[in-house]
Amino acid sequence: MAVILTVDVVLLTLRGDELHVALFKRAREPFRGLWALPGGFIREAEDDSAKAAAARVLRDKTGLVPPYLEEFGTVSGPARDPRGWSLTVVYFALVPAALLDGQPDTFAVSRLPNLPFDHAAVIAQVVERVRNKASYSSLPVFLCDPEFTIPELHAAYEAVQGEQVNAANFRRKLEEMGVLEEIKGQTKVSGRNRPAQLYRVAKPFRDRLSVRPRGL
Amino acid sequence: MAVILTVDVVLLTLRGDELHVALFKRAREPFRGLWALPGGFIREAEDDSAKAAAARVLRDKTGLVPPYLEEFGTVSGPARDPRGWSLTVVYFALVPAALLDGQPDTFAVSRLPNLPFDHAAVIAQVVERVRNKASYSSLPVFLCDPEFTIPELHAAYEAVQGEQVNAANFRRKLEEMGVLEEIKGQTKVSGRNRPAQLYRVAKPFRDRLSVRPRGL
DNA sequence: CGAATAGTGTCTGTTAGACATTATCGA
DNA sequence: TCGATAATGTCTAACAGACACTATTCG
Repeated sequence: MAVILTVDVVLLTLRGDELHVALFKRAREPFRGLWALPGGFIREAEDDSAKAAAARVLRDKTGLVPPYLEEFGTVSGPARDPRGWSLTVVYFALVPAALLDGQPDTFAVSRLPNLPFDHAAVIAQVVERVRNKASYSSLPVFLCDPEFTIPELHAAYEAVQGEQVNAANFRRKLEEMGVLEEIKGQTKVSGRNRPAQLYRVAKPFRDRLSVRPRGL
Repeated sequence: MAVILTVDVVLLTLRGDELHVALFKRAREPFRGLWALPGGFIREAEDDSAKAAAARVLRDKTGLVPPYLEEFGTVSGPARDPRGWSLTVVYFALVPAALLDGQPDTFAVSRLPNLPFDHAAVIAQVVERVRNKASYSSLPVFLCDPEFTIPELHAAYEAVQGEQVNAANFRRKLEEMGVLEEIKGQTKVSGRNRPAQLYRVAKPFRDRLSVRPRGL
């Protein structure tokens, strides 16, 4: 019997101030009816790569092309799938909550339902990776809308890290990095206070993840 | 037809002051006779995971159990293997040159022969990853013997990085990290000069890669 | 004007990195 | 004692992080 070869996607987004993961009710056996990561078999006829398969799965289930999709790694073994020896390539995607618009059900990563296979462990590892990577890169911008304020981005960082980050230093650091581009004249109100300047990611950094040499 | 599922291993070691990769002449088609990365199919009956398959491949071809073996990622697609749609899980291993003892043929990563599949690109990416990772972790200790001097480790760092690192600061940094354990009374001569103190990796860090918060 | 959040300026302890100096060996 | 490399000590500029302060909006 051949190895079962699949891709799974950990789709992360921000709701409130906590990281959420998108889960879907399984339509088929095994584990029909359980919440699980979106995933599926690689289709040789359609997919040009495992990553393309992950993008297709996501498109089919959510209708969106994720702005950020990265391979996490593989999980494999004889016992993780009741159907036999399996290998799954795990991807993670980061999307602004606005893009999802309530389509898939999402769960706070700290309060997950019972999950089949090794999905719980996979999610935990992906979250840890994202946390680590966020601390030395501008990864969390992918959790924000294309146009965002610094306080919004700051909140995204804190949500990902799970700890507070000094707002003043955060702002200064960003400016030094030069990844942000001010949208002149555009501000965003959020209550009865001073509105915040809108920014976007500067051209040279679009689609390219800026990784800083060190520190936060 | 099913997807071709294999593992490949980029085995890196230090010869002289340059990173070398182990290559083997392919015994079978396709590309019989060409130098290529060691690799092979996953055997469902034998292997408990893809990583176990990589370790088995390495053991069969070199007789050694690599002290450091890490997943790099996957490469996949319809065109990279003439036999059909394929997915390869790539691993990289770091071993001290003394362990190899001339068994496999090794090539400086900057002067590789013609390679089949996408092996050339894979090696280039792995080397880049190792370089990056070395700069914020103690990865290069796996390129040294179990007992080593600080100058030896320093040379390993410089070889991996491809650039000079100040020896005095390197030493101080290591001591701050506390990953090294002095082997009291043991020194190693290397010419007509002051012998160097021998060290090993301290117990709490054995098998565990120390990743520093930042800097070199 | 007051409440609230956006944004700026300043200070300080830490540290990476440069460099000078001392130590210890073989020949 | 000389040549060479190991190991230690010192200085400085850069910077992360803490925190005080100013700016701008709404109600």
